[in-house]
Amino acid sequence: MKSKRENIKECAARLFRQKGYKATSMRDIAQEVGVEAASLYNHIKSKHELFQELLLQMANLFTKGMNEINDSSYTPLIKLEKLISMHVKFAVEYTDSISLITHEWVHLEGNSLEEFTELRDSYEKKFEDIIKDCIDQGFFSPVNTEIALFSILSTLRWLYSWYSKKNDINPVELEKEFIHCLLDGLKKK
Amino acid sequence: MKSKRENIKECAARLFRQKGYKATSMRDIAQEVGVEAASLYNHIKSKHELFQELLLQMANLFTKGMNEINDSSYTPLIKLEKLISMHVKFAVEYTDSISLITHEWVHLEGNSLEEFTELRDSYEKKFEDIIKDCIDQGFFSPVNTEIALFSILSTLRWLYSWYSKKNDINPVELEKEFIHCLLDGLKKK
DNA sequence: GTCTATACGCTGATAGAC
DNA sequence: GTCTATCAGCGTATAGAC
Repeated sequence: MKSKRENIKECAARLFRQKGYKATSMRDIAQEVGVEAASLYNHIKSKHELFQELLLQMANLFTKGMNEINDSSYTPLIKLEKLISMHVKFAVEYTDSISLITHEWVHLEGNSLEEFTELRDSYEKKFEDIIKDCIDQGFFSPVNTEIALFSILSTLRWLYSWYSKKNDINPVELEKEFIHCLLDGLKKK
Repeated sequence: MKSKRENIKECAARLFRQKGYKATSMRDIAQEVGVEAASLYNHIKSKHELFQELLLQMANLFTKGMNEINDSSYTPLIKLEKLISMHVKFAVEYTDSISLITHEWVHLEGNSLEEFTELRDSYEKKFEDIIKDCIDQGFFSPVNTEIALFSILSTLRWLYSWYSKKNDINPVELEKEFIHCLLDGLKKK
C-alpha cells in the first residue's frame, strides 16, 4: 500500500515534469492529489523539500548502480553495457523523476544543489574512466573520451522523453538497440 | 549599433537560460539591462512576447539552414556533415537562446507553441529522411533510423552546455570531432 | 488530518508625471 | 523614454476550528 506521502511525491513529479518546478503551484499538486493545498503540509515540509527529495533519490539510485557495476569484475566493455541497461531500466521505471535530473535541477538550492552536482560529477567521472579503460584494453579505437562520454550521456538522458512517446516499444529490444547504437561505433574494427 | 530592444532580448535570454523562464522576473531583466521594470514595456509588449520571439527566431534559423542544406545537390552523407556543422556554429554563436529550445519551450502558449512544435517536428522529419537516404545509397549500414536520429539530435542538443563549460576548445576542431564521433559509427565497414 | 481563512511578498503590467 | 506609484492576482505557507 502506497503512503499518502508517496502519492504526493508521484503527483508532484508528474506535474514538475509537465510544467516545470517553478510553474507548478502547491494548489496544482493538491488538485492532482485530491485535497486542499493546506493539507499537503501535514505530509511535507515545503515545496522545495518535495523537489529535492525527488532529485536526490534519483541521483542516489544512479550512484548506487554505478558503484555496483564499477566494483564488479566485468570487462569495461561489459560495464558500459550494464550502465546503458541501467539507464534504460530507470527511464522506463521512473520516467517522471528522471526528467527532473536533466531539466529542473537548476532550481535546487543550498546544500541539496551542492550534493546533487557532486553526485552527478562523480558519476560522470567514473563513466569516463570506464571508457578510457575500454580504449586502454583495446576494446575501443582511440577517441576523444570526453566527446564520447558526452555523446553517450546526452543520448541516455533523452531516453525517458523518447520512451514516453513510443511506449509500445519493448524495453528489452530498446536496450539491445541502444547498446548496439551507442557502443558499436566506438569499437575497434 | 545594438538597439535597446536587442539588448533587452540578449539579457532576457541569458537570464531565462540561467534561472528558467518562470523563475525570471521582469525586475530581474530590468536590473540586468540597467533600467526600471516599467521602462521595459516601452520596448516590448510582454514577458511572453520576449520569450516566444527568442524561441521562434532560433527555430526559424534552424529551419532555414535545414532547407538550404536539404535543397542542395550534396550527397546525404555530406548533408549530415553540413547539419552537424550548423549545430556547432549555432551553439557557439547563440549559446543562450539555443538552450531555451531544449529546456524551456514548454512555457510557450497558444499559437507560438503550435508554431514551434510544427517547426521542430518538420526539422526532425527532414533529418531522419536524410539518414534514410544514407542507408538507401549505401553510406550507412542498415540501422534503426529513429534511434540513430534520436542519438544524434540528443548529442547536438547538449552541445551548447558542453561548449560553455569548455570554451577553450576550437570550434573547428570541435566540428571535426563531432562529425567523426556521430557519423563514423554508422558507416558501412 | 482535513478543512477554511488568511497573511503577506512577489508577479506582470499600467497610469501618469517629467 | 524613463521614472515612481500602484494595482490585482497568485505564490507559499501558517493558524486554528472541526
